[in-house]
Amino acid sequence: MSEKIGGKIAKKVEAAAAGAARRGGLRQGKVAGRPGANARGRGRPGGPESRARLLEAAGKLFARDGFDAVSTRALARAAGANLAAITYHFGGKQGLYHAVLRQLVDDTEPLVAPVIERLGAGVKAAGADRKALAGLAAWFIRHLFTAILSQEPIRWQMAMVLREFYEPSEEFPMLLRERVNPLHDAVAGLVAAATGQGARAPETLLLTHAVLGQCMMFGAARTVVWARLDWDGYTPERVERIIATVTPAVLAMLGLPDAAGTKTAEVGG
Amino acid sequence: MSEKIGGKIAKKVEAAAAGAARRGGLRQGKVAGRPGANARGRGRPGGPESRARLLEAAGKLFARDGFDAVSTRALARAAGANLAAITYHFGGKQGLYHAVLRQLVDDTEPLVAPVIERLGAGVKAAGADRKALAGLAAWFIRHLFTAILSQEPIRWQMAMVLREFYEPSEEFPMLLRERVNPLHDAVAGLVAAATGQGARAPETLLLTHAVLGQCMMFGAARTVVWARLDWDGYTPERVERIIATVTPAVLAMLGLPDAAGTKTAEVGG
DNA sequence: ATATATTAATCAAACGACTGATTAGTTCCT
DNA sequence: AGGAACTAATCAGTCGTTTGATTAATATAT
Repeated sequence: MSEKIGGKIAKKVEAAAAGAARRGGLRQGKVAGRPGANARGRGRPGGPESRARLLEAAGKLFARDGFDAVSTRALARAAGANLAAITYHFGGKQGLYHAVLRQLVDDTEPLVAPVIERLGAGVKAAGADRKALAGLAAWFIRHLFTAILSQEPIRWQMAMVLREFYEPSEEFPMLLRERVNPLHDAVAGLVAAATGQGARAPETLLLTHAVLGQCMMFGAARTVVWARLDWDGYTPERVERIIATVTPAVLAMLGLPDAAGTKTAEVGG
Repeated sequence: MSEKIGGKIAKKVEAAAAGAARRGGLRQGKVAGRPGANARGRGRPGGPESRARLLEAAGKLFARDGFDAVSTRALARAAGANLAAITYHFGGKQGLYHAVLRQLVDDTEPLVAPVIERLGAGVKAAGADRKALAGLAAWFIRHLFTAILSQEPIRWQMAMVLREFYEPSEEFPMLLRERVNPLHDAVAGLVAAATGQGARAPETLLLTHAVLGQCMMFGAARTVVWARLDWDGYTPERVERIIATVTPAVLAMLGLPDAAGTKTAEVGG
């Protein structure tokens, strides 16, 4: 009944790793019988090959199963890399996890920066025009939902961040400093403009968390959403339905006029 | 592609099943007549002693660290029980996890049932009185926050449930059926009464999820809340502050009048 | 009431499989 | 040559589980 080789990770991961794993080998068997079933498995192919593959595979596995549930062997297999490559490139499993989060932050920079900038500029440009503020908020919510529920690469990244929120590791402070705080500050600016309170006031920060939190929960507790609505997953139409429901709610929370007429496109530049 | 709801735990929980595989013998010299420092640690003390302690310790450990991160040895040590007691009482680690969730559901029954009842009765009693609906909503939100952020025993239980939402195990359907659905239905009734839509309408269910989700996020992402507000934890005063901020926001979401005057006490009967 | 058998609960010790990490060695490029 | 990238094999330790023995409470027979 040891039907659980990999526990939850029992899924095969793409081929990659050549099947030529012949055992009983020899240490220095020189050429041996097989100079290399896989032509490019050995030696120096020319660049950090397995490093990049490890980073990519590790991101998805860590996001899906968590740090402890993923073994170094599963990581290496999924990446089509050798076990020792983890230590070689990252200093160990922990280092690989760190590198994944580090690259997550770097990769999402070009996506988050424009949003932050647009929020800041939009708030300033809106001034006392609450219709404009509403349009800005609606645009942001649509952007957020599309990113965390639909956009392919961001999905597992968001899962990883949520996991860090829930179960902070050593990397949490870095994540907070570089990703969470800037975005949170930007949204807090919008909230403050809407409510008339200070951008650093506790009420503003709490309301900001409430707004962001309710959106993120559609990702974090997606299983519940699917079960309640009898969905088998998110589709563009369903995400659109969520946006249509949540946007007016958030606008009401912020005391902004419903942006039904204010289409999201005409905000900012 | 099934998103693998039942992912990680896949095994039958069956105790006993003697293998009859005679393994290397051993010796264990009874030696001492040492009845053990623990006078009543041996034999049959009269009832399931370590069973109860294991359940209690396992709940907190599983909630805090997750299934994979907790070893059976850590569980036994925390409970002051022997390693074999896990297999004996629960059939294994998975069985213990199952039992923890099972008891969680049973233990929270007397807490959740009155809330559901009161929500149902309150909605019916309120009728078209939107002030009464607002008071009911405010009462529920206060109740929810107090429970998930302050009340001692519920804290780790909520953490456990959130973990199941995020990373469903085999027990997820049971949890959904027995705890989530009834509560969600009750709140959806309130939302439906407030918005005028059907209690089973997708918009109602989504809005219900948004309301509950934003509250839960103050528990799930508490580390972020604390970091943003420079808090070192939740205190009654701080929870009060959250309630004071979120309640008007939720009322606005539902299009209900602010219950500033309507104190929470005068709801229901 | 006493002796005996059964059952429930606990224990120390071990099992095999798996864990993350390390080593020694090979190949290729400069 | 020198080093970068890679590899198979191996290490010491931990994992969840199983084992046979031990102890106490109970049930039954005398």
